[in-house]
Amino acid sequence: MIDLLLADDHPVVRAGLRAVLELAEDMQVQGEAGTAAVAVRRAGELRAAGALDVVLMDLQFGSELAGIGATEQIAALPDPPRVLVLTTYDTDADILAAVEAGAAGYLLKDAPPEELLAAVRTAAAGQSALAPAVALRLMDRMRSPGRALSAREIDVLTQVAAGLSNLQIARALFISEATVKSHLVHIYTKLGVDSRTAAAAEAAKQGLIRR
Amino acid sequence: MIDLLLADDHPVVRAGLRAVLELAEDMQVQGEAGTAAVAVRRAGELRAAGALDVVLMDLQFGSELAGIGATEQIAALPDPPRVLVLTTYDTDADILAAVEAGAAGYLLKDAPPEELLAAVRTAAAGQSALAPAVALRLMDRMRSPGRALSAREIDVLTQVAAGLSNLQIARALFISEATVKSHLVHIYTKLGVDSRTAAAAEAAKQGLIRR
DNA sequence: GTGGGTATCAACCGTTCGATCGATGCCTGG
DNA sequence: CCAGGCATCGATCGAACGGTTGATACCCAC
Repeated sequence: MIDLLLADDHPVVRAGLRAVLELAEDMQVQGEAGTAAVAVRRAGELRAAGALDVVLMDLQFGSELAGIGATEQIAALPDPPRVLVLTTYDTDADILAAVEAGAAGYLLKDAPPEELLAAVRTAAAGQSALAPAVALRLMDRMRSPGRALSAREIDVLTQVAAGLSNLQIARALFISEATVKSHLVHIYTKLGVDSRTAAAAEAAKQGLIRR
Repeated sequence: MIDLLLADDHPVVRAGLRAVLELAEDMQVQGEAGTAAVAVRRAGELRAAGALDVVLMDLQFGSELAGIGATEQIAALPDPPRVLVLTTYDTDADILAAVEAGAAGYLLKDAPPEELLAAVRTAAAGQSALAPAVALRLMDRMRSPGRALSAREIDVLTQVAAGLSNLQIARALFISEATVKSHLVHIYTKLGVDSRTAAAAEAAKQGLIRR
């Protein structure tokens, strides 16, 4: 029997997950959480009681991205349960962040029930469960190494997308304006664009930055 | 008895809606649709058979915004059912588009079940059902008339957010570059920003433009 | 009919941006 | 150890952008 915890701020989605999962004979929903903080606490309690194998974690709580933090905290528990990230969009930034946070899998909310069940069983067995679309995206990322933006470049790009000027970015990141421009040149070549707004648009399209 | 049709591309969400709605004694889910096209067809069939009062319509189908079009088509049916739009985000552009398309109400997916049930009953009774957060947003919009962007300004702003230069925008909209700049000045003052990227960021934040 | 909002265009000017040359120091991997 | 990627900084220059002023024309409302 696989014991589950549902963490999602949408009551309707929780009800849907419960309905889908409890149709399976080998699964049992032990609890629900509507906020990231509650999810972390309930995960600790249930795991300590030996009644938790897999956490289904939404990335978006409210308009926040608290799911990443909650995933990290749960993964840091002693003898942690497996965390299966469940989200609406398959953006690069989200996927990488989730994997880094210790997620055992990454599912899209539009996945058919069979896929969901299969992923839960895979995660419960201690293996990685990536949705096909997500796996493809990761492969693409690995295959084109030169085009990957560095962490610092992401920093700069995020500020650009927020509408800051080069000087403002320089001050925000405690570097020189010349360095900002230098990063931007690299960003433009990597993204194949030639202006800051086009870079911001491309970044939003590819999900490279956190909104 | 209120007869319902669920239109959402997420199987899990459909299951959740069904679970929540069928707990109410006075509601009955007559059908589901996983695509916008199916939703329109099923709505016509069920309505002709007298077995449909309210359609719960998601705005996002896949990554498309086909829900708006489906809402229009259903509202154009002879003796149409009421359409209740159900979406994840409360952006201005989406709300206005939904209302213009003939939606009887606009709900957020994180709404508690009671709110959902109340909205369905309100819509079935032929009245408008707006979520509190959505209603607030509409009020704000009405209250600040001078700051509303004109249709043409939205056109220009959309191109800016797509990363085009002033000259490119001028050619795309068949106007002079001087006109583009003129529009931009107005946009900046209305949005309270002072650069094209900041305007694009603000537009995305306020949901003024369609992605 | 006159005022106000919108759309269109033009010329000017200062600032910012993008591109291109540099340079240094750090770290990692072969 | 050294080649290569990354991060940092500086200088230059032309192009693009942003702000201002001013103009015409349309339409709607008062």
